[in-house]
Amino acid sequence: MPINYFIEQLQAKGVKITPQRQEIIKVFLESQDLHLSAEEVHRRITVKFPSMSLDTVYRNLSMLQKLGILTELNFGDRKSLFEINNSQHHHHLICTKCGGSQEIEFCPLDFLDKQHIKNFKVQKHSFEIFGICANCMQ
Amino acid sequence: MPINYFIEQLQAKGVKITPQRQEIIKVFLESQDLHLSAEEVHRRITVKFPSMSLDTVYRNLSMLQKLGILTELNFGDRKSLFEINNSQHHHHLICTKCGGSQEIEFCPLDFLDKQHIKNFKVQKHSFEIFGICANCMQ
DNA sequence: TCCTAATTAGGAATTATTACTATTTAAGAT
DNA sequence: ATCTTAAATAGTAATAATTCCTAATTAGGA
Ligand SMILES: [Mn+2]
Ligand SMILES: [Mn+2]
Ligand SMILES: [Zn+2]
Ligand SMILES: [Zn+2]
Repeated sequence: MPINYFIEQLQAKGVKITPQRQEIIKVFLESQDLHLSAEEVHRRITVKFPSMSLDTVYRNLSMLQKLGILTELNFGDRKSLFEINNSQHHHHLICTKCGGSQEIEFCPLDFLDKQHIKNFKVQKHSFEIFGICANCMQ
Repeated sequence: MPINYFIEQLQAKGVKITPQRQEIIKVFLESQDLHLSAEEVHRRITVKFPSMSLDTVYRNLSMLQKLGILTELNFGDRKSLFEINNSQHHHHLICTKCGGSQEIEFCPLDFLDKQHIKNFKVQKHSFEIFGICANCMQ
């Protein structure tokens, strides 16, 4: 997806198109399958735009997540990671040794008996598998 | 399970049976299906034993989790909750409005094609569904 | 009873995130 | 093209959860 696709989504929601917001989206579009913390997003942007505030990064990551443009991930350490909703819905294998992650195209919701979520309005879900990756096993 | 069951597990692992450790386990055995933060465990114990250190709670929750006696849960806010491995393995529905949780007896691993975890040694996993519970929907 | 490695209490430090506020700005109205 | 203003930002302070540090205590084996 080109950046304009996301900018149009922002316009449709009636939020302002600021240079800061565009930079944040660009960071995520720079490479595929990127899982970035707020700190890391900030670090990447300040290389070119040193005045970008960390608070602005947090505020926008949160907003982009609420709009469905980003997904927030929790890999067990206590900092959120974000990825852009650019490719197919997926989940992750996370190595507890090196911290690296691989994506798996399996979603529990496809196998969940709807009886389990009777009277519950599902908004989102998380599923991650933790263990030792091939590299760390030698 | 009586408390002795867990104390024997600690002995088998060669760790000391301190009063503090026993109090922590007792807190979790006081009621079923309890999901407690470190702070909450500490609060409950200091009613009777005011000298219990918060650091000791953290240190032991972490240790008990490594020994497989407790499970650590992350419900999206950034504080860990713990529950004792007393009943059947399960996952949770978490209400994003009231913060409450219900347990569901469905585990994604039972449906996961092992092809997805080839060359990956699984240690643990997380699966939670977030949404609005029956109460909060009116 | 003695010894010692393990554990603890209490407080300081760290880390991630959120709150605050004066200033700036995007974008619609004139 | 300028004006207007609600939304957004920068910079910094505050908060919350967790971890680290160190001197003192203690469980359990000798
Ligand atoms: Mn991913
Ligand atoms: Mn539970
Ligand atoms: Zn899914
Ligand atoms: Zn499971």
